[in-house]
Amino acid sequence: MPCNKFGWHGKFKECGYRVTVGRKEILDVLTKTTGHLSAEEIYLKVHEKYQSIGLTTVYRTLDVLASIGLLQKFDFGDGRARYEIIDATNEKGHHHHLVCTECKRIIDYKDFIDEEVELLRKTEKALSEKYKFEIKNHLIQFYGLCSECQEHR
Amino acid sequence: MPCNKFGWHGKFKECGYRVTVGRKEILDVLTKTTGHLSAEEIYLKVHEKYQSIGLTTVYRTLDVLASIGLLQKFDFGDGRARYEIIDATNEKGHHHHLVCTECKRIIDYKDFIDEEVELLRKTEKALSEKYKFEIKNHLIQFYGLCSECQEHR
DNA sequence: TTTGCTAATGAAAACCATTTCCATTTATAA
DNA sequence: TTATAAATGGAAATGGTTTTCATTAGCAAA
Repeated sequence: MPCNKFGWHGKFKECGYRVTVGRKEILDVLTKTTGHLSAEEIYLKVHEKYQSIGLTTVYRTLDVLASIGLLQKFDFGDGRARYEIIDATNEKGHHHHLVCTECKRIIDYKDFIDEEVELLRKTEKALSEKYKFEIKNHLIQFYGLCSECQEHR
Repeated sequence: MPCNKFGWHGKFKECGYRVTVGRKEILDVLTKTTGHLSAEEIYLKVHEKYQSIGLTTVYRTLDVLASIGLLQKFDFGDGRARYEIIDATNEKGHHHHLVCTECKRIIDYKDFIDEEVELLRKTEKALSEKYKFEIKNHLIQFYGLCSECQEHR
């Protein structure tokens, strides 16, 4: 999968995907919107500008983006997948999530990210060698109760 | 949630849940079977012994077990939830997963678990204080291609 | 620019894991 | 033993996601 030129446009072409109006707009929404959007939320935002783009296309495009490593798909336990652009130059940068199992609220955090990245690098290297597993991505999440939901107990 | 007596039996009672044949058997299957079982797989195993226990009960019991912290629910991207008993005394012990995004194979690993646990403890403490978030559990997963799926490229 | 090939698309239908409904059963404490 | 509410099973409903298929549109080549 030699899909690593700069810019998603090049990456698309390189991987044999065509650049279409829908894909451009979906990527635009994902880039400009912070947060953890569901497919439907993305569809609604895209729909504001292009009424012709359907939910099916949104799903298909999200699959494509995830498969070429531009997008990460999350399961926060609320019954629908949520998506985030993977962008090192993103102001939010590398971060992880605290997931409230009660109200499903998501809190982004980036504390100890440096230490974490170092441990991950080490782990990834060892696991790659030991299991001949080619690591593309990782996921770290904490589950628990947000301050508000603790009070309701 | 003062649900922390020893043994699941006490934990059940303490949390106001009744101990039933179905729940006993489901817990038995989960304890005796290694791996990452789906609800249906658990149902089929339970069904071998007790034909009267339905899939609905399996789902409900899994929810209960997860809510009292005996069970962890996973999403490995194959369209169904998978479950693992959380058991410190388990021979497998604390481990995480490598998920092949191609064939959905799961590899358990426990390399660098000590360093990881230390970092997690530190992170959990800091995040608890900073966000007043009560952490109950965490998830670490690596995504990529297993050795077999790398060859098929 | 035009053409031809094929990927991409939209809308509707299908899919299918999970949840809900509801009448019946069962665990448990009095 | 009995009363009560929790637990249950089976069927139906739910709803996010995927598939189908006829149509549209990228884009490379002429």
